[in-house]
Amino acid sequence: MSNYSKQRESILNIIKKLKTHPTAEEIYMKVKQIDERISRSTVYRNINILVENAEINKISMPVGPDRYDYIDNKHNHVICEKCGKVFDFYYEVPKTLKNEIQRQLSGKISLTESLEINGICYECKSKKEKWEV
Amino acid sequence: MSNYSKQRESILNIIKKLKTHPTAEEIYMKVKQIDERISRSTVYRNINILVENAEINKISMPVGPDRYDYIDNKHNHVICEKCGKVFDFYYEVPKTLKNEIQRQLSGKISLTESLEINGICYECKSKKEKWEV
DNA sequence: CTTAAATTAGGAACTATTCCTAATTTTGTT
DNA sequence: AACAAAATTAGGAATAGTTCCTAATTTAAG
Repeated sequence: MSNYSKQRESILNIIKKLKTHPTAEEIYMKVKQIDERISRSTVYRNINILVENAEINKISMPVGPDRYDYIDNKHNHVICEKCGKVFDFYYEVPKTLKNEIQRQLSGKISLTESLEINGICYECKSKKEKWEV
Repeated sequence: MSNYSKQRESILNIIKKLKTHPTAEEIYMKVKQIDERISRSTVYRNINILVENAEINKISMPVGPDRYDYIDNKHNHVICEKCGKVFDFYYEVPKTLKNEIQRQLSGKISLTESLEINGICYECKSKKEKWEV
């Protein structure tokens, strides 16, 4: 746990506190307020280590940089296809869905529980309605 | 439909033919075999237009460049978190899941049917088992 | 045909991320 | 505590993927 460097500790703590799915850059700016000497590459490197160690989640975005998420209670994401905004929702992936995937893809891939569904947020939707007139 | 430029037609046809979730670069290389004068920026620009027009899907990857997918029959994706390999599966998103998301996030976002579930493919899994010993 | 609008090729610019190197910090051993 | 080995750092250069810019060309409309 705590045989982590000071820098890695700070980075993990920031991500734990933020409930906003921050980008690497946002994390960097926040950590800088605590340790102004930290370098961007240290932040990126440690974020990757934390993902590798499954302490945080990476969320790949349809637009803009990746976002990160502390893994506490299991939750899933709905992501806006246009602007990339992320919404959390809480729901156990149904067994029937898991079974069906297993049936179709057995021997190829095994699931890791985390579910992402695409949508269009109402902000982007109302923008589009204006354009399309 | 066909008040598209010659270049855009070629790009769409290539994506239709390929069942491999190609990257922009892969599409560019294929189109080049037909029209060797086409430029990379034309390929990128038209891919974005086709996504905007909902003729193709963009798949954001956990690793490496985005991939694209012709929208014929509805299908969803399971994506390897480590290497980004994409597997198709066919399944209607259950109504209970849709309803639950609607209940939790109503007024914020509306779904667009396309579902992405993360996993770890067996190739990456067997690699990891070797490391972890 | 002529003019306007859209699209192109080609390359520069940009954004996000990784890689490199020498210096510093941490860990383990005695 | 003193030392060597291993891990990590800061800082910046390099890379990958994508978008943007411009002048030239193509297509569409009157």
